[in-house]
Amino acid sequence: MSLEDDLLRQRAKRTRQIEALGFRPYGHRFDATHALPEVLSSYPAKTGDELAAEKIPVKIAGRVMTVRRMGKASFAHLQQNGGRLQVYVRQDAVAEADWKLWEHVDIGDIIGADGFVFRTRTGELSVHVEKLYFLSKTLLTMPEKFHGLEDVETRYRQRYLDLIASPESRQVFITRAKIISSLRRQLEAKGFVEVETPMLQAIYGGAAARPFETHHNTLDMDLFLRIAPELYLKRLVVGGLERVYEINRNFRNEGVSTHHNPEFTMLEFYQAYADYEVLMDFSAELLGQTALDATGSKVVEYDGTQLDFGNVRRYTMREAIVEFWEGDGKPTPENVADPEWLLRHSHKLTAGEALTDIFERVAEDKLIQPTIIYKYPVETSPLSKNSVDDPAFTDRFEIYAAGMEIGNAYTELNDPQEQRRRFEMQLGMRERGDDEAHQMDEDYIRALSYGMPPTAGEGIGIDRLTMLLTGSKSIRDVILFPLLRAEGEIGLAAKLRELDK
RNA sequence: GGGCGCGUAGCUCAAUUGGCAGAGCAACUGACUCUUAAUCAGUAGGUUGAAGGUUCGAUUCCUUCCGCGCUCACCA
Repeated sequence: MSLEDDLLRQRAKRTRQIEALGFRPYGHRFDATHALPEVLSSYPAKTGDELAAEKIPVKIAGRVMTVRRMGKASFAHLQQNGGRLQVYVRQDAVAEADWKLWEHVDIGDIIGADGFVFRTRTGELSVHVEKLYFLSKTLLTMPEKFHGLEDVETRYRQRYLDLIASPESRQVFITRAKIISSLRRQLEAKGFVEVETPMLQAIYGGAAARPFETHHNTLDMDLFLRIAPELYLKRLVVGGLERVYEINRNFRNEGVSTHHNPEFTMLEFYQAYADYEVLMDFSAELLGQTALDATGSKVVEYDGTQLDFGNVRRYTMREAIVEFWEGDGKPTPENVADPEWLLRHSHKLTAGEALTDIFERVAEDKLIQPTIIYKYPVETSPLSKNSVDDPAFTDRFEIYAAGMEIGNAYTELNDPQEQRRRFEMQLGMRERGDDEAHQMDEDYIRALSYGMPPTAGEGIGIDRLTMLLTGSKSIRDVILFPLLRAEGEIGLAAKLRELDK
């Protein structure tokens, strides 16, 4: 007999004892007067004497996190909504059945209480319990109270347990929600309309990535999970939704790392009649305000460095290579504009690909402070519009911080002939074995052929932005249920079946 | 996919050169009416991730597998 079986058996017995006392082990609706954080924040200025005189009644609920039993009196901490409030239960202050119930309460159970607010001798705001309710029984033990849940695998697999045991983990996801809500608020304020476009797509596109494949049975149709919503959102701009955005999941069938999860959340937005310079200004504003809304400051600490989202630097890709080059042979601005120099410093086949390659090697991981890099070579930007002053480049920028790419934006290509040529170029790359090259999307060409207003569009990686604003080193720490390999047999159902006999 | 590392009680962690698998928390029994990592006395709890191998003897050494982490490559 293992310990876990033993604990389960004890808890199952407790459940029956609680029933025998006339309580329901899994209770129903409970109308509290206060959530625990509200109790904690409502009376901080009141002294013990004032509270004793007023005897403020409250009805509260929460999960039992600690219990200190001293014979005929006990203290316990209840947890709810990230707050912990101490309750004081003494035998002579509650009914006999309530006291017996209290003796059967385990750490991890969810209970309710009527009582009044008071201060203990040490000054801690607490609730003096006068009546107890039982709301839910735990059959499994909580993580250790002092160290909490340290095992990262368990934290990812059993996020519910992590959220109970780790206030900092809870806070990450609260901040994530604030980030998304701030972005929505700002976009709405500028007249952007939120839409939802297909995640199941017969033709995928909008990014360079390998897709997940799936199949619809009754239509007998192969489908892909989208790698980006981009081409659908631009169809909507053609249709006259001149400012649209979508916040939702993309799926890319590629590597998993601390910066990559196979499903991840992107904000994409498109603004008709704008260009990438408009979006550069807007991005800087958007990031600063989001940081402020989510963390209370435009300056946040990440990995020991203060990142200032109130001051987003800007370099062209060429400038960034010159600026961040380390060691001998530092190039001049003329060098990085010289195709021969570029091809000498990269194994890539074209000057544009070489420039991107050199940029990634020289500058990318040095872009710690929030930075916009603009003017990307046309070869690596199949959906961006060429720069008027230099057709070898596109009006595109990316946003970097902490060495990570967090955003990508450009003036959209709206010439259907040019888009057709780019797709055909991509098809050529596909035939040469590039399985990340774009498919031909003829309906998208058709949409552009009806005329799309000049438009600028941008994508921001919500998971990575959340990493930056919460100080998280791994993308798995900002995704509630990151993709993991399948867990082995858990075996709990069999144990519960045994107890049910 | 490559390299490195980790996996011991429900949780957090020990275990000397290969020599009887341990502690704290949680649990159980008892004492205790202002404690807060409550305290005190006692009890119980282990397929050391799995399977093989070497050995008189394996948590420890070797092989394979499973899971996780870090890192490189690819990607956002």
